[in-house]
Amino acid sequence: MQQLADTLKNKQLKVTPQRLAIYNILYNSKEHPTAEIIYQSLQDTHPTMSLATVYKTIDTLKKSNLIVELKTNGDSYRYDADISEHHHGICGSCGEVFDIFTNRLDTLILEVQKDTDFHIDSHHIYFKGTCPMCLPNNSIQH
Amino acid sequence: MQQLADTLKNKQLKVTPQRLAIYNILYNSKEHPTAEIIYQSLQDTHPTMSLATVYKTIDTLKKSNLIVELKTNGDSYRYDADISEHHHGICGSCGEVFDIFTNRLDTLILEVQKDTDFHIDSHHIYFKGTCPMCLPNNSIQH
DNA sequence: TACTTGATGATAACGATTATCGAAAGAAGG
DNA sequence: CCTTCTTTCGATAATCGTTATCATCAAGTA
Repeated sequence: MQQLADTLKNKQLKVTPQRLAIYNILYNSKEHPTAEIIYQSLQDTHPTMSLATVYKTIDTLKKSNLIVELKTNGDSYRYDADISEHHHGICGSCGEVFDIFTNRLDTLILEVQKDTDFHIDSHHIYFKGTCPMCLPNNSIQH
Repeated sequence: MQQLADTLKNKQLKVTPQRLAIYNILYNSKEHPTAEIIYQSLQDTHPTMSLATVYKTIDTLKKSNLIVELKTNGDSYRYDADISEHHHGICGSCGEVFDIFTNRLDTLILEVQKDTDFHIDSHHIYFKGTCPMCLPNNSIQH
């Protein structure tokens, strides 16, 4: 928690209880929660937390590159405080979002640059399919 | 136009003027338009076209895999009737969405499968950066 | 203590998409 | 051509995630 506070400070951000709580949830979760889920998770410990604060804090963290916004299948954005190079798999069965770590794409992205006039700064890669938990149940693939 | 009508028929879809008009716009456009833009484009030739019809037709075409939905930067989805294997670049300067054709990723996706328990059916790859038109103006990259 | 600035909380506003439902248009069979 | 049946269309209301507004609060400073 102190480590997270330091990270915020290093980004010139005021360390408020709300920011720390939201960043902490994102940092210690593999669920890639939505703003609404973060809000719900904080009801116990921070009952006065406003949903607007969640959105504003997310925006702040996003602009400081402490979290990444994921455009997945659902109606809402999801967020990820793991900013290391990795990709995401979206399970068509349960809807969960999973981290996919691979180094096979890293150098190749540079290669793709050779095929286009577009100047590439970053990339967002989503895989759709079935997660390991749902695979046994869903033998039928769409 | 007749070709598009046949494509709709082959997908067991009724060929209505509205569907043909919307599919035609998507098919003959490289702009990856939003529903609203499609609606605006049709005001001249189909003044009675309803925005709801645009959305419903998009949904129909989507379910028949005749178009692909793109989650880009803006507030709205964009759509692409080019269903061949290609990717998209989103220009951070002008906001346009560009096609990026490359075959460098094709086999690699299969390789990625080896690194994860997630069963991959499809992938969506977005590149963010600066388009050729904006590059000269924007020497400063974010 | 007063002043300044930025963050928070409550809520209204916004905007893209979806749902609803009566009317219109096709398709199928006489 | 006429029914009948089904699907699609158009107009509009409803939904819902996100943003904007604004008064209040908290932290830092003189």
